[in-house]
Order: sequence, then structure tokens, then C-alpha cells
Amino acid sequence: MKLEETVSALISPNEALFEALRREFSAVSLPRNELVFSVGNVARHIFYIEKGLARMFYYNEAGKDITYEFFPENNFMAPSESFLEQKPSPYSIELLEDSELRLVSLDGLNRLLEEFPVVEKIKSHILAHFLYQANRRIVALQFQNAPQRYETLEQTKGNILQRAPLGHIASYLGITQETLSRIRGRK
Amino acid sequence: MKLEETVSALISPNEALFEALRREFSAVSLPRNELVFSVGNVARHIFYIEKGLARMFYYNEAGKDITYEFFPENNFMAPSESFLEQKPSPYSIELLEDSELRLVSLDGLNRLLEEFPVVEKIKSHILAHFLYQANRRIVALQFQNAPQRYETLEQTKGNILQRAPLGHIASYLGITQETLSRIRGRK
DNA sequence: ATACGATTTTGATTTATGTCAAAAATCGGG
DNA sequence: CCCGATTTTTGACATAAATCAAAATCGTAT
Repeated sequence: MKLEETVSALISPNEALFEALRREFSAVSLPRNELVFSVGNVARHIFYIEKGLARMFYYNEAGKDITYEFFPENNFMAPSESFLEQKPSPYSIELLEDSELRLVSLDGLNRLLEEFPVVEKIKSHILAHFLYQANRRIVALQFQNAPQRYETLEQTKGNILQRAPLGHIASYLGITQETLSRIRGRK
Repeated sequence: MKLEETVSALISPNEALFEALRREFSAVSLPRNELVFSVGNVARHIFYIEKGLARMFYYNEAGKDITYEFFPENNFMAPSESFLEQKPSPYSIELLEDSELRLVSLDGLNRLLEEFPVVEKIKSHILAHFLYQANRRIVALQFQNAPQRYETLEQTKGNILQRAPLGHIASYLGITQETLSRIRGRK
């Protein structure tokens, strides 16, 4: 079970905790194109993606579909602000491949936190990890040009390039798909 | 004491904890232009800025000084990844105004965490807050044009516009100072 | 294997923003 | 209060990337 492995890497293993995790995290297999969470709702779950690929996206003022982030297997994924603050999310999440997910509800997470205070550390770790990713993203968007950002993505999440459609990758990079196609062409 | 107020807003107050905070967070007043932390070092402190204004910045490959973030009074501030993972930081922090800071060392923080497990919650809160900020930043940089980003900054951190020099604001927005000057001119 | 729709590429043109240079305004120390 | 240094503005031009349009390619269901 991938979730267990990820958790083990964060804290010293503990069988009682693992049992609780198995109890609180339900497993579900969903097909490609499934909308796992949709805009306007309050997030009621945190997901862990054991297999497959998902993307979180939003529609900008012009109504354009913009990919905010990709989540390949072995990652936690959630509209964090919506989930933690229990407010409506501007983002949706959809699957780009047939996927296997684990999900925990807010109640489930709170039970875990109460029973195993060490879970707060896992939470910190996950948040910190999200934050580092976001930081790198900002640096890239702030002062790299399009080919450099593509290069950066290739280095950090190379497999996404083969797995996600062009348009999604382009909006993730903050460019149009025509520009991305040209960048690819020149290499 | 501002730090206490901020902490009180996050968890239910507790005099013993406050006393420990006073013990572990030293206070220091520093003048404008002071370099509080510099690139290449491993961060040994987390700062809380009670009064004044600071900025975190880095030099990109072209050697250009780029402002990554501004920290006005009543904010926690740190090269988080460097501090939490104890590795060298690509960022420096300098004061843009005479400031009053509180700072806690990693040891100090660990003592607090051990003595008051609830501090882990404060940590999660702070990380979550940083993450939300970063998320908004990414959305702005990903698909807003320069005037829109300026507008967004005006709405979210309007006072910075009067307090920080043009060049720093421009690099924060991912544009040149000439472009920023023109945006201001047209309004 | 074929055909249709979706995705990607290519081309021509426009636009936003960068670059380089110099003038104007502002700031801070003596 | 004044002067040199720094910061901001303005101008002319260059360039990266957007837009609009159409052609080519790919993937999938029949």
C-alpha cells in the first residue's frame, strides 16, 4: 500500500496508526476523465493518488481552462485551502488516467489527529512539501521565459510531458498551446 | 506583544505557552537596509516581524536582483525550506524599514514543540498560510497580464506600493521597472 | 481498415513587454 | 538647504509570445 510507504517516510512507523489509516482512508478506482471534485464546492476529502494521474484546474475570468497543478501517483492532493478552511473552492480536479485513489474525510482526519497527535506532523510535512513546490513554481513563472519553464518542467516532472495533453501542459506553464508546440518543434 | 496576538488567533491561549514563547523568541531592533539573512547559509531562525518591512530576494541566473516576497509587520518570515530541511538557501532577507523582530532558533522551536505539542498546530497554520499566499501568486503569474497583476497586488498588499521602491515591486510582479512605471503612469 | 472528432502543428500578423538610453524627479547626507 | 547619487519616468526600438486561421496528425469507435 503506497500510502503507508509515503507515511513511513515521514514518521517512524507504528502499526496502530497504520491500522487507523486503513480504516479512515477508503480506496476507490475511477476511470479516466472522472471529475473527482468540482468548483464551487467545499472540499470534503483529501486524496492520495496511488496510481494514475490527476490535474487540478480552474477557469479564469476569460473562461479559459487553466491547469493549476498535476498530481502523478504517490502524491497527496486536495484543494487545500477549501478543505482546511471549509470554504468553496475555485478549483476542480479531474483524472487524466484510470486511477486508484485513497480518500479521507475531514471527520476522518480529525479522528486521526485526535487519536494520533503525530498525524499533525504528517500534515505539516505535506503542507511544507506543497509549499516548496509552489515556491519553485513562482520562481519559474516570475522570471523564466517559456522555453526555460518548459525545460524546468521537463527536469522536475518529465513523465507528465508524455502523459498529459498539450493544452493542459501549456496552461500549466502559463503559455498558449501554439507556443508550446513551437517550443517542442525547435528542440 | 504582537507575536502573542497572532498566536492567540491560532490556538486557545495558554499562559504557560506564552511564557515559553517569550523565553524562546528574542527581540531585536534593526535599522533599514540590514541584511537579516544571506544567501548560501542554512537558516537558523524563524522571524516574526512586529514592526517594519522586509523583503526576501534572490539573484537569478542573469545576476538580477529579484524580490520573491515582501513581509510587512505581523508576519512570520523565514527561508522555510532552508530552515525546515536545514540546507543552504538561495534567498536573502533584508529590511526595507527600521524594524522590530522576534526570532526563534531551530533548537528553541524544537524545545517549544516538545514542551507544547500544540505548537505543531501553529506550525501547520503558518505553513498553510504561506501556501495560500503562494497559490494566489501562482494564479496571478500564470495568466494575468502586468496591469492585472499590479491591480491584484494593490488589492492584497496595497500599502507595500507606498513603502517599497519601484524596482523591488517590479521584480516581485515579474516585470521590469520601466513597465511598472508605465502602468502607474496610465492610471 | 476507415472515418470522424479531437489534438497538434504551422503560418501570418498583432500586441505586450523587454531593452537600451537619456532625461527628470526624488532622496539623504553634509 | 544644497548637491550628488539614486530612483523613476519617458522615448525609440526589438522581441517573445498571443491571436486567429487553417492544415496536418492522431486516436478511437465502428
